[in-house]
Amino acid sequence: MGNLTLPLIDPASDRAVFKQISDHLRGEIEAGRLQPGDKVPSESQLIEHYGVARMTIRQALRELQSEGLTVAEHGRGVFVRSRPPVRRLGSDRFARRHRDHGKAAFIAETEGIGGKPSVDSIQVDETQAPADIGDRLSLGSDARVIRRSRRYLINGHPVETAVSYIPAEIARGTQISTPDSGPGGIYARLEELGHRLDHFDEDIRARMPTRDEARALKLPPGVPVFHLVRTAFAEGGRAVEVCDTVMSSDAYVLSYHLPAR
Amino acid sequence: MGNLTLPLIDPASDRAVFKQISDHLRGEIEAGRLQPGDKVPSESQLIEHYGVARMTIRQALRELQSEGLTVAEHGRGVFVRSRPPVRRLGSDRFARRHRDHGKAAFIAETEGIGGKPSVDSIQVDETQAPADIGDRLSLGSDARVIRRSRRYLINGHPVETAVSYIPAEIARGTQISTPDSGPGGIYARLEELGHRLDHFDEDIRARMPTRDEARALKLPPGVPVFHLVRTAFAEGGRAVEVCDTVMSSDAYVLSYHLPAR
DNA sequence: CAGTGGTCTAGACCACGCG
DNA sequence: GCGTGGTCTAGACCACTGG
Repeated sequence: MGNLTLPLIDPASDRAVFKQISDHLRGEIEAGRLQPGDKVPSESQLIEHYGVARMTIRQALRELQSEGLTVAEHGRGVFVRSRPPVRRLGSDRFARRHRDHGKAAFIAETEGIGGKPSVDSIQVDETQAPADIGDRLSLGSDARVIRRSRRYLINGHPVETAVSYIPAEIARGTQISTPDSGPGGIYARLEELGHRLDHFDEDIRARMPTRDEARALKLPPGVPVFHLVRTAFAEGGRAVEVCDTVMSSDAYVLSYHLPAR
Repeated sequence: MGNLTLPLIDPASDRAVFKQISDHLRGEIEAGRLQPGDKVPSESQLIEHYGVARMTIRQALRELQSEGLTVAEHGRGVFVRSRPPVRRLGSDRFARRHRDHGKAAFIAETEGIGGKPSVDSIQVDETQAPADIGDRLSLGSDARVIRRSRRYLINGHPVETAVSYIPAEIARGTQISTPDSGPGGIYARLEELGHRLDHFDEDIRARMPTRDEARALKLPPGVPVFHLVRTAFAEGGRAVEVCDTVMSSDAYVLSYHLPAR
């Protein structure tokens, strides 16, 4: 089992056996004797080392997995999790000066950290606004919206899903309701349509993913998501877009600038 | 088992039995037939209903727990999780006009949502700056800092731990290095000392809690944390404080305002 | 006390990966 | 084919909660 320093179970301790085992393994990871990408000893090796039943070992391993420290790969083994490149979302990512350069925010930022950006499953349709979205857009209960759904990937690995809602009255028949929103993205199009943007509000939650989200982002167990809802306001105060995004928490650091005023 | 509509296992399906069971229960929760606070059928009831072994039921229940949908209470049962009151952290929470009113941000905001705020385990000491903190404060490697640790509670339930670091050179011998930082908190004291605050930078991550964090915040399994690191800058650009906080993700929505500039 | 969930055992068969 | 993890069974004893 390599250079690991795994003690034996202390039968006198009142700490559960599986917790003692997960403590040992967690200690090896935190001490760096098990590095990201390293293989954790197999179940059979641990069974032999500790002299316990298989389910006890599995419970210890599940503990580590639910803490986001390891991933199990069927037929290969259990590995210490290695983090993908982290994308930093800065407060100024929607500044007009970036938009004017013609690249959508995601592409520019991802190239900036040396990753290969891509976008897939772009779907655009017109639909009834969900209630919470309608509220944020200050629309009536029967309002129609253009809905743009897409998924963002870095180096082929999905990191974020996003759904934008724009009042149909604004976007219908424009490039916003076509899959390719053009240079600078939909914010550039909104400004061309005369909706000069003034500010954005972002609400951020963190939670465990639903089953669908875990599938769409290929999330291993133990990785939470950021759920970010951004509302874009035009000068004059009208809400012109709501963007509902779900991001893999280990692909992102969100970064904000607050004036002391 | 009440009004629940729990189907039987489909033996023809290739979906694992325990996943079929957790799908059923998840459906009852999402449909609202199991409301927050409701008791999920007991293991023995589920064993009888589905005719499977206990470990299979337990695996299904663990699935729901790791998704943050339920909590198990030893000797009582498994319950649908009910959310505590959510505290919204707004962009303007450190605006000077609030500080001038003399209430620290946490107290004022919590009373605003009808909760009873409290703070405990306040510890203050002087220590060597950890490397990452020293970097953020632009201090040398042997720099000393005043460290202020505390835990915030709403209605007696812990929601956040915070550790502030202030260069010792600034804070030594002032009220900042005493447990009670006085009206308006340490930001008010820093300004009185001539460090007029200009802006704050916040970095936000989400992840599963460590064991220590889960204990300090009494987090049930399946609840991630926000890890927020805020740096306070004085006019002139000097970093005068770093605050490292860990927040229960289901007690908070973070809210930010971004100018379109 | 009865009922609940928490831990643990000692097996079984299966599906996946890799050589 | 062999070793890996994934699922499942059928028991056991324990600790906690509540009447």
